[in-house]
Amino acid sequence: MPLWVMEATAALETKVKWQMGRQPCCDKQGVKRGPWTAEEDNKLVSFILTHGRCCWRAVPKLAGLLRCGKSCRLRWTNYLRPDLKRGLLTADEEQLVVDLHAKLGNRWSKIAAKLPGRTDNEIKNHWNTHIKKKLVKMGIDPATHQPLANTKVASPIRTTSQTTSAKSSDTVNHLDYKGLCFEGMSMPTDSSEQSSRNTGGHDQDLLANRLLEEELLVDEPWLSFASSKDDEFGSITEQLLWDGTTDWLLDYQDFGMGDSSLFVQDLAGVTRV
DNA sequence: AAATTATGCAACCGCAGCCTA
DNA sequence: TTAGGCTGCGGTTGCATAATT
Repeated sequence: MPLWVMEATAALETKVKWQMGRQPCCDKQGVKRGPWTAEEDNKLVSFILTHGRCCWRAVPKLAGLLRCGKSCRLRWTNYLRPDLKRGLLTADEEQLVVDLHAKLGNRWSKIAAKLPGRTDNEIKNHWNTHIKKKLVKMGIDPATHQPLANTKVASPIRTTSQTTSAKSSDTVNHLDYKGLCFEGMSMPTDSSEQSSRNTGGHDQDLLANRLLEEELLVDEPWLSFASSKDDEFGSITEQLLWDGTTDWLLDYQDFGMGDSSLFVQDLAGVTRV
């Protein structure tokens, strides 16, 4: 057998062995799926608060979880992070989401980055289940933010800002709905109220633009760790937060309740010291 | 009260982009 | 330069609960 064939064969065998020995990202066998239990949450939180975020792939093994790394990351990001806000989006947040969506489209992570304490998944779900319907009701196409064809808008609350947006040279013809009221929001008929609301909407638009123009400067590692690639968070939480138990978190979050913003604020204060 | 339908949310899947060797 | 691994993103699914018949 020619030497080159032997060498090629050996190289191939090595590669095959290596590939065979490589663990797939998510080994379907022996990996638990579905809803997380409190015990699993506890393990994950304990691990991350103790060691910080490292490579997600290693987390399940090190934390003693029968989950894939992806699942752990998702659980932490969307549910266990202590800086998460709980509850429905506020009217202001909704408006901001709509504004940002008009500019960014379905880039939920980008939108979420502008709403501290909210996750992309949460915003995406809220958009699909609530905001979309509201916009359709108003006669606005949620995809294009343009008036729906052959649709009579329930309340023609076009505003001055629409005129402004009409002049916009954006590739997306942005329909401004600052004057449109979401359900649960008051619908003033008085022109002065109308204009004041428009002003508020304009401010909101300015805010959205401002947020888009310059990245939100978040000095608090606690708020920025989610998008950070370093492990600053880990050491910080270890030093400042970890007291050997996750009871505080379990109690605090009550796994569905509680206002974590207060916590973040408190923590932010602590980290500034 | 039971069955059916609608709704909302948590979780999963597959892909793309970035990083590294 | 390129191939492989890892992470994050966006779309989709499935389940639990609420509402309706």
